Amino acid sequence: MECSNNDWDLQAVVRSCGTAACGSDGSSEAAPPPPRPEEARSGIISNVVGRAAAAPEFLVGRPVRPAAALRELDYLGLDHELPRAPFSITPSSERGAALDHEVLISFPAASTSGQQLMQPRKQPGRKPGVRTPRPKRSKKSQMKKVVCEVPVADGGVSTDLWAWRKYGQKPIKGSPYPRGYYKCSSLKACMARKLVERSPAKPGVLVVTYIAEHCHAVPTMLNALAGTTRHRPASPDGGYQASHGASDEASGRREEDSADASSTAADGGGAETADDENEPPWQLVDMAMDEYPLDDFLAPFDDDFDRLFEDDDGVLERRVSL
DNA sequence: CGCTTTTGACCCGCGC
DNA sequence: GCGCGGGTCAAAAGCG
Repeated sequence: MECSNNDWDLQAVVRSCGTAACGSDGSSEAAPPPPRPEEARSGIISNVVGRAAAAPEFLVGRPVRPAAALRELDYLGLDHELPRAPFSITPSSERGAALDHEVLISFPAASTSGQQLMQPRKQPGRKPGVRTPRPKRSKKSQMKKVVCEVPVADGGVSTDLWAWRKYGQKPIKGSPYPRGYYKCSSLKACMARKLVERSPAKPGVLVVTYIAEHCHAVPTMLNALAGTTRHRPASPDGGYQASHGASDEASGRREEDSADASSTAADGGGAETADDENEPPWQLVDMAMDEYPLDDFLAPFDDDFDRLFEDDDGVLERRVSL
């Protein structure tokens, strides 16, 4: 594929979702033909590589869902064309987070615009009166959490090796933006989840919260393509609803070298050892790497890696080679 | 056919 | 104890 190195992630997503809906700003150009599997795949790999380099432990190595990612951008009113930005990680406590297990990964905010419109739809949902016993909700407060703030620009671009399936969306009080709920679709038993929403305070920032960890290895490949690339009818109103996906998360980080990488590693990783900006959460990646055969998985894409590393001044190389 | 998205209903934790 | 709000479920619909 001919995507420039610089835009490896964005393009991967954009190109692969050519038909996916229009830009948030209504600039839906002539919808390009759907990407061929190989194309999408290639883009996916690039993404994977880039992000894995700096993603928090359970963000590492997830399958990129190009189309989904783009849709998410749309839904959040993101501008897919903006450049990426570096991010930083800080203890959630510093921002008033209620959880000890929380880590905030923030990216410099980017400009943005967000408008969304809901569109009427049929009435799905549970039938009244039909109830199914639900397992006790595990203590939310004890769930491991990693909060990532991603600039819209970087935006949902990100994706990971895991396959996510949206299972809900809710308007959040105090926020004009809805929050999307995703869970790992690779394994039913997997408790990994992520919440994606736009920060009401900073419209240019997406807040992605990862909850729990995957209890399985990275899926071999995009296990399920059916339905994932479905084109939503561009809603005449600007269609937010038609795209509401969530940004596939913030995994999209690879320029972790952001100036203020004052991170703290995270939670589970328990790595507060990150005493300085030189010790960002990459050890988390380390952990993930131990847990999943990422190397094997990525082996076939060495070329992409190489290119990527060149672009990143070797930073990524260092990270990934961990 | 298998999977995702959409979205109203239901459930439950938490604050008052 | 009550109500609010967030989180999850699951039917329906759509796509490859």
